[in-house]
Amino acid sequence: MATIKDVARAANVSIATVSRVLNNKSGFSEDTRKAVEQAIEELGYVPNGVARGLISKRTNTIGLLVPALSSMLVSEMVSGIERTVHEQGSSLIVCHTESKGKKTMQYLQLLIAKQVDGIIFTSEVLLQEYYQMIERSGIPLVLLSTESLNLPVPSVKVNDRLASFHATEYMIRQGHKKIGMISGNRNDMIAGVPRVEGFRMALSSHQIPFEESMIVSHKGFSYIDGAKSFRTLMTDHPDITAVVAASDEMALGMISEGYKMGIQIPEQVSVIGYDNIQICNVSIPPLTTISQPVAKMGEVAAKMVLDMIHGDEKQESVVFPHEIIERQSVKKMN
Amino acid sequence: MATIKDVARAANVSIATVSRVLNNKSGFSEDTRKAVEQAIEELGYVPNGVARGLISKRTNTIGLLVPALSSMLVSEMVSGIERTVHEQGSSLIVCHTESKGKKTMQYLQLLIAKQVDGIIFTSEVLLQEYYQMIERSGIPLVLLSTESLNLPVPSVKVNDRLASFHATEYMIRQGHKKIGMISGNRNDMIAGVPRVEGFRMALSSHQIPFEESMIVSHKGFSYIDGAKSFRTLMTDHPDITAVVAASDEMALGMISEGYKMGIQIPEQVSVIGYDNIQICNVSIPPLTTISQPVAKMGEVAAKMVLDMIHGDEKQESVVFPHEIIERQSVKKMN
DNA sequence: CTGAAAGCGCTAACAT
DNA sequence: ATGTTAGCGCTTTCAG
Repeated sequence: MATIKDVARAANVSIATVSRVLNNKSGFSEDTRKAVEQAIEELGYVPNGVARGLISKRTNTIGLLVPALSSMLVSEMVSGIERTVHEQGSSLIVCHTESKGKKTMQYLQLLIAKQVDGIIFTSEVLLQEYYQMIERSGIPLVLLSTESLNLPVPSVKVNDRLASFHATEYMIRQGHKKIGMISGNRNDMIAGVPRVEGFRMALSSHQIPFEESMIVSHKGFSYIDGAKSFRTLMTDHPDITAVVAASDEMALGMISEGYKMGIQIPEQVSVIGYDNIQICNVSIPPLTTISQPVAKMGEVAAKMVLDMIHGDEKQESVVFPHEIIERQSVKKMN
Repeated sequence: MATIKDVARAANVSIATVSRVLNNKSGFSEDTRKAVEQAIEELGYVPNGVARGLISKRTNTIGLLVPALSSMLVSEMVSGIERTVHEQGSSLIVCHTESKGKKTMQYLQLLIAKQVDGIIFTSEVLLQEYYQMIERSGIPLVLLSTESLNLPVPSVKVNDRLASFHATEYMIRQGHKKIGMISGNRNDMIAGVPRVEGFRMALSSHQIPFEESMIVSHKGFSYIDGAKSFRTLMTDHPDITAVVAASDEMALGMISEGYKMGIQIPEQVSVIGYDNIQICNVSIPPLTTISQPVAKMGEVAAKMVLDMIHGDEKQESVVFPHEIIERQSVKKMN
């Protein structure tokens, strides 16, 4: 692979001059520019970004940590981030933190070693341990779809508790009184706890009686979790007419399971999802859901790290508004 | 951020010695090791991979070029690649080539500048222009879900034409005689042309009459393309009893559109998809489809580049076997 | 067992 | 307008 030296030799100039035309710094005649550009062309020379990075302390790379949650949701989020990052001339290293144990620390170490300019940390609790490591490296950090109550890290997210509250209230407004929830992982501090809380608060603020067993949880937020949870829920509470699901995938799994159980949706049981992933439009029935503008959020998070990298250290956290997208999975009871 | 110098100073040794214990090269006493390790610990030192890369000519990074085709399919493929790459101690830079024009050349330039150790090129035709650029850089290249007839580049893929042939034959074996195809983008040399060819060959080898208008194509392979194509197809050929779809997403779109049009699937019209994305299991009805083991293919492609990087320049192309996954979207007619 | 010094490819003063 | 030189943080001879 050709280096700057080769170009310099071919163009009969010094490497400094080559560097100058490369970076468009002033200080060379039109003739030398041509000579250099021709040499570059002929040699197929591409500047070595690694060498540049060593000097400039910029790699034009940002690191992304995402759990392997719901593949569809994540992929929309990632695409928003990736697009934005590329538009700004950087690239993205994606790290899926599958088993949420040591893996994350390893990836952090990797990203720091790679000298990424910024890190976006998604959908998981930012442990003290993680924060210290990043803090120490001095790499700008943004939280996406998660937040830290005690650490000074800017975040981009929606208000999950409020969204879940609204979803439940929506069911109530449609006249439903027997409402269950399939809640994903209830111990998940990000997508679990707040959504369950919002659900309970909506019921109690409307004085709707409620039993603990009307919230069914499972390991995750996937189709299969939704399907299983729904079966459990309907076995224990066959009189339920509406279900609040903690994710669209769960809602879809529930619809599928309902189909197998001979339960018509929404005729017999209504359901509202969470996330507004693309497929909601074309599911049968189309899914009413809480819209979380993930692609947009990814974009904003990316812009935030980029801004921090460019010197705007202080970024305000932003809470995105959620929205109820009415489609056809909820039956009006009144 | 601490450098090797800081560590050396703190441990009262030279940077050469620090480097030695870092890389576990022999030539230091147990005492110095301890001193160095303690200094590293205290300073939170992480070796600078950029500086290392400059010397070693290895960045432990591989670049991936994927079109923003079908998000679900791609995400499964990417996850297979990413897992494998990480297992081998490298990381992945993902580049989605949206508008298939200049963008690809830009990304190539980017990846070369970043000195990636290898490149995986996915699902698109490898233009001469691309090849030359990569060839010149000397970076190992593997093709995934695509191939080059004239260029010496190893590839990982299934036989699309044969798979489509089998899908169509499967419909015929179930007793269908009026079979249409919704073909995605017919000009796509990778996922378009071969699948249409396989379809035609199956029909003609079973002497089933066929009209050009029974193949409906659109821009892409998405839900919406499937929905639109199906509507066109049924308008022109209301007597069709089976449809071969060029992707699962299209098949799903078709099912959805059928629902709106009052066409029961599979009672009135059967459908077979292509790709076996996760959602096929839980669609209504569950989708019979051609399984293309994308995650596995991604894994193998990743292993291939990694092997090439480690010196095994000559890699054999591999054709993965496809498989028909029988679910419930095809009705038996005989 | 350990240190000094060269150099990876490039940029940025500093000279001329 | 152009060349020379000193590093960026690290690995790797080569001395000792």
